[in-house]
Amino acid sequence: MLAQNLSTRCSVCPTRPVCLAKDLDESDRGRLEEIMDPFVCVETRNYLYRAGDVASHHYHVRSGMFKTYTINSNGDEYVTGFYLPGQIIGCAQIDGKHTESAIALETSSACRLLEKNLNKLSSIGIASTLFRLLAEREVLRNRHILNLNQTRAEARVTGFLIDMSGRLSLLGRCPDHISTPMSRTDIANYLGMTLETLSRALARLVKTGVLQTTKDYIKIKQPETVQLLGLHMSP
Amino acid sequence: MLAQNLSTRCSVCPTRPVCLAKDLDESDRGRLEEIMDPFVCVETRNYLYRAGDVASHHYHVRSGMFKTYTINSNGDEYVTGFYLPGQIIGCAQIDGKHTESAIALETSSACRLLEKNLNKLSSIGIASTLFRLLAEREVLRNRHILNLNQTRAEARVTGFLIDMSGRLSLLGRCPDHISTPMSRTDIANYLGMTLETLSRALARLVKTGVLQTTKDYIKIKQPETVQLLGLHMSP
DNA sequence: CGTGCAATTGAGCACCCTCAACATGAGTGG
DNA sequence: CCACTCATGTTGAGGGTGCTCAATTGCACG
Repeated sequence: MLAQNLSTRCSVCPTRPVCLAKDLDESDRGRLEEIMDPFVCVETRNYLYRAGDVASHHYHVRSGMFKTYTINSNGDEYVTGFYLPGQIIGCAQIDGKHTESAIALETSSACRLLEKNLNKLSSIGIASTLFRLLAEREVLRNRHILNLNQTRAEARVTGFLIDMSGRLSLLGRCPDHISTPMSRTDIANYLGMTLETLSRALARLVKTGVLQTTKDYIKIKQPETVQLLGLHMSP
Repeated sequence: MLAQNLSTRCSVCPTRPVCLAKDLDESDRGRLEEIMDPFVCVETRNYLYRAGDVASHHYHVRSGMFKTYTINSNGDEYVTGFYLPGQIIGCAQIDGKHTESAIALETSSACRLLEKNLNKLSSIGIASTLFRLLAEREVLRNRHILNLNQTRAEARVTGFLIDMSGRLSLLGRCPDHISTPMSRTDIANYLGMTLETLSRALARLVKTGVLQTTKDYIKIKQPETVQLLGLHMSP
């Protein structure tokens, strides 16, 4: 792992508004910093953890974007998620070992919580906050499942865009500008379709003026149309 | 809610081998019983909780089977899971409210853990056990997502059977006998396909001698073939 | 400027979805 | 107990959508 260690300094963290530590006062934040291990920086295409690794930590994304995936015995890759700041990853474990790998799609960082320190969280009344984050994560996963239940490619694509858009909003970033550091292949895989189908679906949406696309981002020009096409997404 | 309250008695619980309390000694189990609220019994077609309810508890399935689902603004139902003893449900929350409903498919029961008591779990060192259960849950959800990524109906069906089969094994029940208290419509919905497609897929698998089906159960006659068809399922 | 990978575009086919008719089974009331 | 009804599940025919395979273009890198 090419990650470098830095000190944990919640007070200067860019992710504070969506962080575990959000609601803590100064003193509890200090105690949280003691419980958490120093966060790690991970450069593009480097791993935060790999499938099979002993799961020593839970991770709290601090900046950048991570992709998680698994590989089955046939060698097929399955992209299981794209994660933005504020989200928890590393939960998917069996017998204390990670079942998926997490790779940085751009220069990223993540706070680390030692598995063994999980019990200590409640001393500062923050265990429930962690559960809240996990609950939100669960809801997002459910939405993704509903999205996959849709057969039409355009519905899945717009569903994906709505999902990303909503998460960007929470971060205070522009909801119309979906940056795509991942490849089209990754997105297609994540959405359970072939690369070609994704490409064609995007092409149609561009032709009708709903989207603008480049290699690096997807721009939503008609948010209402996107909402309409990804209909299942309504809560 | 037509649920009736009973006292919590871990010592006589049928679910002990897969329970949170599994590894606790006598005295800690006593303390757990104090932290947990009395379990509830839920009759067929009654609700454990409903979408929109204030999420006062997490639930730990004790017996029977629950189905969780959401309904979007169009009135479409989406089945999000089938849950067996030992599994945690009620995690999917936003702002402290359930985003899905949980209904009993047969006479069932569930232990209840007050949200407010989450922090107390660590006093008996059991918070990490809860995280382990949540981690396993996460892995199962991931597998389901991979299953949905498969386009062939038979692959999804066999993937579903492998999933159920594995969970039954963990409970010490026969892995070849999948009881189906849910309707075909529910299964099809859960697998992201139409009722007709499911029906045809099952018919083909019966015709080739892989399965036997009745309204109440699906019997796996050729486990190897099932494994083969649900190929993604390999870890 | 070439090389190699990623992404787009095209043609044909397989599979699933839609719509429809039919069969089965559970629940009800006579 | 039987007939009736309604819900659920099965089977059939036809059309649409995505997948497969293949060729082409676009883009980053050396």
